[in-house]
Amino acid sequence: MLTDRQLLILQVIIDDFIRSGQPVGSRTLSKKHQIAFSSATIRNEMADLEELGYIEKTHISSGRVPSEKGYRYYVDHLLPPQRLTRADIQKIRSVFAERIYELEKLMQKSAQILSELTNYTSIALGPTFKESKLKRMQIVPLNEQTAVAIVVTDTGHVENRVVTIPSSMDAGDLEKMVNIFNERLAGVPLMDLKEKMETEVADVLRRHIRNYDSVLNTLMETLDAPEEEKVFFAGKANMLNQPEFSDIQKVRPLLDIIEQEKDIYRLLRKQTQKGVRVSIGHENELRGMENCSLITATYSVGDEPLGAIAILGPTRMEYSRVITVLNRVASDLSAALAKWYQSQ
Amino acid sequence: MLTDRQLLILQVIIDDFIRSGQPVGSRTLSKKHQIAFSSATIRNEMADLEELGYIEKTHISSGRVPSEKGYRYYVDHLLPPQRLTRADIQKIRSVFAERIYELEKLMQKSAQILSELTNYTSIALGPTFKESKLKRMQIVPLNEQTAVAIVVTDTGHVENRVVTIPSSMDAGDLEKMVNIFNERLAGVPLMDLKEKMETEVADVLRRHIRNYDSVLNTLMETLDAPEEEKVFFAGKANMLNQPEFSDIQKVRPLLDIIEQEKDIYRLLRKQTQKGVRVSIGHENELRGMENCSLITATYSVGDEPLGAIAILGPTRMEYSRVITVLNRVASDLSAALAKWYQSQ
DNA sequence: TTTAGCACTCGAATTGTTCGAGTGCTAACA
DNA sequence: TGTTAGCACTCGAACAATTCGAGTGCTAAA
Repeated sequence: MLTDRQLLILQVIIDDFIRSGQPVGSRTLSKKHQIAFSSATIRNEMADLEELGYIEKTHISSGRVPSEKGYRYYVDHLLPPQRLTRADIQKIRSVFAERIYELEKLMQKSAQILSELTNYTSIALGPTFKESKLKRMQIVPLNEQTAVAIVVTDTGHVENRVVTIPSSMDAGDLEKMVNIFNERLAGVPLMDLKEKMETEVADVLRRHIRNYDSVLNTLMETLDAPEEEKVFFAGKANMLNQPEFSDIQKVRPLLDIIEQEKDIYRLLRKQTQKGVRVSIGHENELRGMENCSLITATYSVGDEPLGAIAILGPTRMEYSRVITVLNRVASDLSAALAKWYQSQ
Repeated sequence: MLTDRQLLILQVIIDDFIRSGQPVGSRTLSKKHQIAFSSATIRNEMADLEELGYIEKTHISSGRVPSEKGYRYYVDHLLPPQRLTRADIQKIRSVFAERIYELEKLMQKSAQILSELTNYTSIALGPTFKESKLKRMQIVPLNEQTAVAIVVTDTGHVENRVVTIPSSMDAGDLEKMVNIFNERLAGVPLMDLKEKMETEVADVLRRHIRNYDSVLNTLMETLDAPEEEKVFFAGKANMLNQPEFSDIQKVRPLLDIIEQEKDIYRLLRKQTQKGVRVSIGHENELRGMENCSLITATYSVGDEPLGAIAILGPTRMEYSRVITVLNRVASDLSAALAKWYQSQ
């Protein structure tokens, strides 16, 4: 177990390193007003802390930098309290103050304010469409073989896909089918749609429409294909601000991950338990993120977490500030969404 | 006017520099099999070429690099013929071979193949929506105040926006309105929609629907707001492959431009005359693109150029190959689109 | 007109040096 | 027994000096 003095020293080392990016030496530390011991004493303590794995040297006679274990301890136990300035709070509030019509815009704005306030790369994931309920389905024929299938959800989101239509089916059949769908399936959550289609309407439709099954299959496919939910990024290039990534070789794999979007998307989608989560360095499974930390926060309406917002930065990240900002944005976003859902 | 020998030397210098990225010296040149003169002769010619502004030194005793004027001359007059390999042609063809349902996917794939074949950043702009015609309009009420307005075009593209509805208007009115719209306006190009709405249907609607004008305004706005057409990028991070951008300071503004997307979008939209266009270094108006060249090509159906595809790379770009690839992709894309439109 | 030759220039790479910030260890001190 | 002063040592960063090679321009001879 660490002594109080060791904790103090660990905290000051990490705080200082996060601020400066430079290895922290014993003399530097001894000059800090929070610390009353001589550099020699500190050296002894640092040697112990190093032995325990909380800090590391970059070379034999260098100052110390936090190890991942050190960051982990810091994040779990030593985070200095952080308050947002009035101006910051105001900025966040103003983002959610305007009446929003589209969910996408809202998420985009959330990402923007996050990266603006932190100078890191931010990511925002919208609520799963599967959560939302069918408002209306519509099929618009384009020509003999193809049509656009449109699904409108109660959140105002519109999904659409081009589908092929079996030649045996005519416009009247299509219309009938759509009508039946809308009568019977309105209000069903998208995630249950496939099942309900089978149990609730299949029989009726088989009775009314020739060749129903072949259309059903196409439609099922359409609805089943994991609707590509959008991930919203902001400040992608902010990664380049960090001195630890001044070397192109080191940012390259990172920018690739970011550009690809899919890996990050999966990572965020996994985050389902409420609250803030911090992944430090190698705790991230993705290769290329060894020098990064990812901090995610969920937002929710009621009890159910709906989606996540996140900040990606170097392991030497301003954890305290980032977590505070994330919490604030998440709660304002939750509130905005609650209002939004209420109005639906 | 340049002599034949000067042209030869200029061409070989640029070819070599594009390949190697290193300043080209007289001795290196004299060893090339295409060149039969001594290094001293070449030095004299190079001095002349420099005086004329086609090449430059990086420092007083260095080899020569092409100036922008040099590149311009090269692109206009000296491009070595370039043939694609069977494999490349095959790759391109296979992209357009599959049946495509969505225009967006097609453009995304075009961008992908471009960056894959060139290792530069590629950009693809879809056909303007304004070109396409109204297939169907739909308004789906979400609650008392809001509804989703959906516009389906003949190309299968779906535009949607959330709109507010005046409280005086009820569901019946809405339906009536939509029906009238669809009856009278189907087939009208989106760009003419606003005008036609005024001339063709306003009277009828005013007769049938209370408060028509206030809805009209909302709708007008919706349709008028420059529908954000998507630009498709691929290989954004390829910019970092180029040795001239190994310095973070130099890529940063460039990545900002790319991330922003809007400036590039405008740039490409401007490109309306058919064919390939090359903008070298400072010929690009955007700040941050001084060390880049942008090569754009239009694709068309019939005579009308519909959109553009482009490659962004360093001024030291493989012009010949890039132009060849762009031409090929543009023509295959044009063909694919022709088929597509025909089937509509 | 072309070319060989020569003096000269400059950047890149290598080497040596210094400086400062850091360390660990030991011995003295409260 | 815990703390501290002192000392020898280490290493990286910064800087200057040196060398090397690839390049140039100019001149004179072929």
